[in-house]
This record gives sequence, C-alpha cells and structure tokens, in this order.
Amino acid sequence: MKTINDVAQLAGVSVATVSKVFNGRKGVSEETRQRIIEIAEELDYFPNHSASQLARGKRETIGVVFSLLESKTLQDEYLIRIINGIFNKAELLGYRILVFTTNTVERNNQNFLQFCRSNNLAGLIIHGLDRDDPQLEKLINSEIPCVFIDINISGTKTTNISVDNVTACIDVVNILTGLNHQHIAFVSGNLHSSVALDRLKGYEIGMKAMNWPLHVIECDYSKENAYKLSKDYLLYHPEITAFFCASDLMAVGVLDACIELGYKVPEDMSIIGFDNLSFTQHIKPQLSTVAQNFYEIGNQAVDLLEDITKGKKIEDHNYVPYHIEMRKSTSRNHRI
Amino acid sequence: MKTINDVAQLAGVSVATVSKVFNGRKGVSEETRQRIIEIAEELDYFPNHSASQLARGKRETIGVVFSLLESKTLQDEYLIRIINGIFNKAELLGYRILVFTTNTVERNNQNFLQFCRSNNLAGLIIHGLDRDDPQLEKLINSEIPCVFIDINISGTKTTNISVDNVTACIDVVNILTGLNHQHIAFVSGNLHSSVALDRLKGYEIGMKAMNWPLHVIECDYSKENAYKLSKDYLLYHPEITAFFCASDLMAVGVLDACIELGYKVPEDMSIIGFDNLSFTQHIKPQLSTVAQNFYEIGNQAVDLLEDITKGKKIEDHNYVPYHIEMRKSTSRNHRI
DNA sequence: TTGAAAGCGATACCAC
DNA sequence: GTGGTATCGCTTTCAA
Repeated sequence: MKTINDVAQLAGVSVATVSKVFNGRKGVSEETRQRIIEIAEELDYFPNHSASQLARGKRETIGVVFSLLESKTLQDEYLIRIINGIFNKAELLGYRILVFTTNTVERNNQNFLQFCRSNNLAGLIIHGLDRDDPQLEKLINSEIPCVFIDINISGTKTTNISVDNVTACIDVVNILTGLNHQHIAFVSGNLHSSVALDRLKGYEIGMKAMNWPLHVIECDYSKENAYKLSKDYLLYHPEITAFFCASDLMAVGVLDACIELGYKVPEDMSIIGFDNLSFTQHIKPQLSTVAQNFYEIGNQAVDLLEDITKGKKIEDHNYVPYHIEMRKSTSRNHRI
Repeated sequence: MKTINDVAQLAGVSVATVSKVFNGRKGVSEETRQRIIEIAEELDYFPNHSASQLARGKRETIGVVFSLLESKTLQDEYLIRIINGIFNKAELLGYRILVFTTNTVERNNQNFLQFCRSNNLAGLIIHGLDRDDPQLEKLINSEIPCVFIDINISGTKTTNISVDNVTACIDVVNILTGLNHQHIAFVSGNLHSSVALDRLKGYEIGMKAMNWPLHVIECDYSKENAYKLSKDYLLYHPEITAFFCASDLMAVGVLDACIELGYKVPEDMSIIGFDNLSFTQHIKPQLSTVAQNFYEIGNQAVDLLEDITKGKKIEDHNYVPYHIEMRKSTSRNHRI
C-alpha cells in the first residue's frame, strides 16, 4: 500500500508538493509535476480517500437509500433505471455513491442522521420509504439535504421528484375520451402512497370534467387482485369499455380477466397501464401505458441535491416528463 | 458536526474511553459507558467513518463494479436482484458497499487497482465486464481479492460464480427428450461471453449424447434477431419441434415467429427460455425457462470474497443452484 | 516554487 | 478503569 510519502520520497520532494499535483493546484513546476505523476504511476499510487476526505472535510459522497428487500416484484426493473440515472449524473458531478438499504441503517441501530454524519454525506436521495417512518421527522428537520423520489415530502433542505401523476392521469382519461370511451374504470394502487393517491385524483378530475361516472376499483398493485377485482366489477358493470390501471402489472391482471370473460382486447375492451415496464411490449396485445422516464428521475434527483447544497431556491415538487405510449391494447369504442 | 472530542468533553472522560465504548471494547465501567451513550445520543454523534477507517487501517468496504450503461434491456431486472443479494449479505457481514460503474473508473482515469487502493477496499465483485478488458490483467495479478459474476476468470485471489450453465442446458435437452422431442433447435446468445459459450456447449453435449442432430442458431440475445433467425430456420427445417433459447427475451422472439408461421405453442412447437425473468409469467403461453437464482449469486459472491480475504481455499468456479420451471410453452411432441 | 508543520477524527498501545 | 499520545494519509497555510 503506497502512500503519498512513498511518492514524495522517491520524487525527492515534499508530500505537500505531491498533494498539490494530485489536486490540480498550481504552484508546481511542470518538471516536478511530470516527475511526480510518473512516479505515482509506477508505484500504482492513488490518494487514500478516507484520508483526504478527513483532511479536506468536504463532502463529496451522496447517500442513496432504497428498501431493496421489498423488491420482490417487477418493480425491480425501474429501480435499476433510477439508480442508473443517479449514478451517471453523480459521476458527472464528481460525487461518489454510497448505497444503503433501510435495513442497513436499522441493523446498525443508526438513524439516517447519524448515517449521514458518520459518512460525511453531502446529502441523501431516498426512495421507497414509508411516509410515516419515524426516522423521517428528525431527518427533515436537520440540515441534511434530501431528495425524495415518489414520496411527497418537502422542507427547507428537502424536496421531491416524480412524474406529474395527476396530469398524466387526466391526459389518459382525455385520450380515452377521444376514443369514444366514457365508462372508464380505474384500478388503483395501494392508497397509502402519495403516488397512488395522485393517480386516482387525476382520474377523478379527468372524469368529472367530462361529467362521467366514476368507476373506482381499489386495488393494491398486485396482478392477482387486479384480476379478481376487475372481473367482479365487470360482471356488475357491463357498461365498462375501458380500464385504466395504475400499474402495468395490474393491467396484465385485468387483461386476463377480460379475456376470460370473453372480451376481445382491444376490440371490446381497452386497457391502459402505467410505468411502461419492458414486458408490456412482449405480451399480446402490446400494452398501452404511461411511460415514466426513470432514468431522468434519478438524474434530476442528483441535480436537485446539488441545488439544495448550493443554497439555490428549489421547488416543493419537481416533475419529470412522461409520455403516453399508445400500443395495441386500446382502440376506439364502438359499443355505444 | 459533533466529534468524539465533544462527547468526551461533555462526559468528562477522555476520547480513548469514548472510542472504547463505540467499539465495544471492554475496560469501561458500566456507569461511564451508559453516560457516554446517553450523551452521544443527545449530541447525535456517530463516529466519522473516514477517520476511523484511516486510524484502523482495516478494510471493510466492498467494491461492486457494474457496467450500468449497458442495461438498456430487460437485463435490468436481474441486475437488481444480484445487487440485492450482495447487499444483504454484505450487511450481515458488516461490510459497506461502494458501487462503481466501469465508466466511473475510466472517467477518473483510474484503474481498478487504484480504485481499490484509494478506497481501501477489501475486494471487488465484478459483473458485466468484457473478458478482454485491458484493465483486468493488472487486477488479477494484484493482491486484491476479486469475485467475478458470470465471467470465467480465476486466479490466486480471484474466482467466479454463476449457475452451472453447461449442466443446466444438458438438463433441458434431457427434459425435452423425455417429452419426445428430438429435433431441438438452440438459439444462442452472443458467443463472446463464457456464459453463452457454456450454454451452447451444454446443448451440444446433451444432443450428442442422444445422438441427435444439432440445430444451432447463432443469435445475440435480442428479441428481434431471435425472431428473424428462428423464422428463417423454421422455413428450411420444418422438422424442428422445439426451441431452446439462451435467454427469455429471445424466447419471446421465437414465440412470435412460431405463431406467425401458424404453429400453435405448445401443441405444435415447444419453447423454453433461460433466466426466468418475471415477464415470462405474464405472456401467453407462460414461458418454460431455466430459473437462475440471482439473489443467491450476489449473496454467495460476498461469501466468496470473504473466504478469499481470509485465505481460505476456494474453487476455481462456483456454482449456484438452478431449477427448470416448466410452464405452458412446452408439451409432449406428437408430430413424429 | 517548495516544504515544514498543524490539523482532520478516530484508534490503540501503554502507563497510571 | 481510565487517559495521554503517537499514528493513520492527506490537505492547507504560511514562511522560506
């Protein structure tokens, strides 16, 4: 394990000079600089991060918090895209990433605040936490910059980012309306999260604007329950011509139910999902869906964190664009 | 930012004593210990990781290397499972995780070796690297413990882990044989990786053992090409009754091709994939496939790393169990 | 342009 | 049981 001393000694200079070279400071002759670089290379030397972190005191690591254990479902897929977005931007901005799962923190009997301090973190990007997690309050009231993904929390040093779920859902209703649908059922996610709530809200606003009857099926993001509940609902409400589901997974469940009841999709029944997970392109018919740009969410989360750090003014909510991917599971309604 | 000094001062003891408490060392009276803990809590103090790392000199961080940028495809899904496995085990063993993408390292103009040294890493878990990456040689010849996932490299301080692709593929051939299939086509992945090669090898061994003709379709893991190539092949080889695909994604492509050519799956044509990505349960018919336990791969990778660190003897290759998930895309062949 | 030296926060040895 | 202190590897100020 080579240290700055080894390099200094071999180069016949002081450690201070070596340090300057590695930090791009000026005040070193080109000649010395070259020599030092050469020797460092030869020795396979690279500054010890802990030491420089300690000496510098500057924070250059971002903490990313996920509750990985939950990811038993297809959610897997979008998680990695968000992470990807975070990583690429973080690199660009020169941050390192330390990833934590909610249970890491617990296991160490450490709260988020302590976690940040002990790791000297610049801030936290948090996803998949319960809004009423007891740790949160302390964190939000602290000086630690935080960006929440898909969790509606904001404060002085805290903001959040997601797609504009409300608007997206209004859009979907309008599109279905344009396709002559009017009895549109909405299959909701678990209504504990702000995301699920917002999607429902968008549906309601859209429907009310058209003066159309609401058909809300309260579900829980699972394929199985979406299947069961939509099937039941359809039996009592044969007037339904379209289903709008708050997730792609539920949309598959609904699709199964429709087919089992003898409906042809999209001829007799239109279905549209939410998330644009890649499997939507592999099923038949290909599923229409609201496409979230997960990569972009992660990307911007890092930007936001930096903004907070630098004391820039930030919005309470930040939205990332979406688009509606119309594929083969939706068509014009001819049933009226 | 509270330090150990603040705690010591407030508690009226020396920093040495505080340090002992936080490291669970004995030699502190229960009374003092309690007082210190209380005060630390009050101050929201937690040891600075850089400082203790520096002082202790021990390595307790594992580096995880991924090439995230590649993940444009459904591979996304298994990546997160591997990561999940790594994380959970790492926590259990008391390691922190630092994640890096191949391009992080490049951007910093840092090689893996330097990366490890500068971060004082206990070792590296690497996935998705090209086997002929120029950086690798230096790394493998170094003293850094490395565990490769799905890359067939081993050495003194280096080993690798994956499912036993060869055996798994032999098994599949045998199962299809048991279903009376004999003209079984194999759709391969991009043959640059050891994984793809092994799967092909398994198929070949299995087929040769039965003395059956080989039908190898060299593909590239993409759905589109699997679709095209299998369709072509089928036109010239109507004797084929089953397709074995080296990935689920390709299996969907083949499925499309078969259906388009008027085959009924599984009645006229059996298809089996590889990976058991979750979408295989959403398509019709549900896809039979070889299920990899990605979580377990990540999990064991950490164990292996620790074994190497501790100087335990390790195998050149390490295999994780698989099982074959027979679903609706395969059935007995009646065509002979 | 260069270097001596004072930290950064924590650990661990050794003396009390 | 407790504490003084050298030490870890690096940064930074200030004087030469």
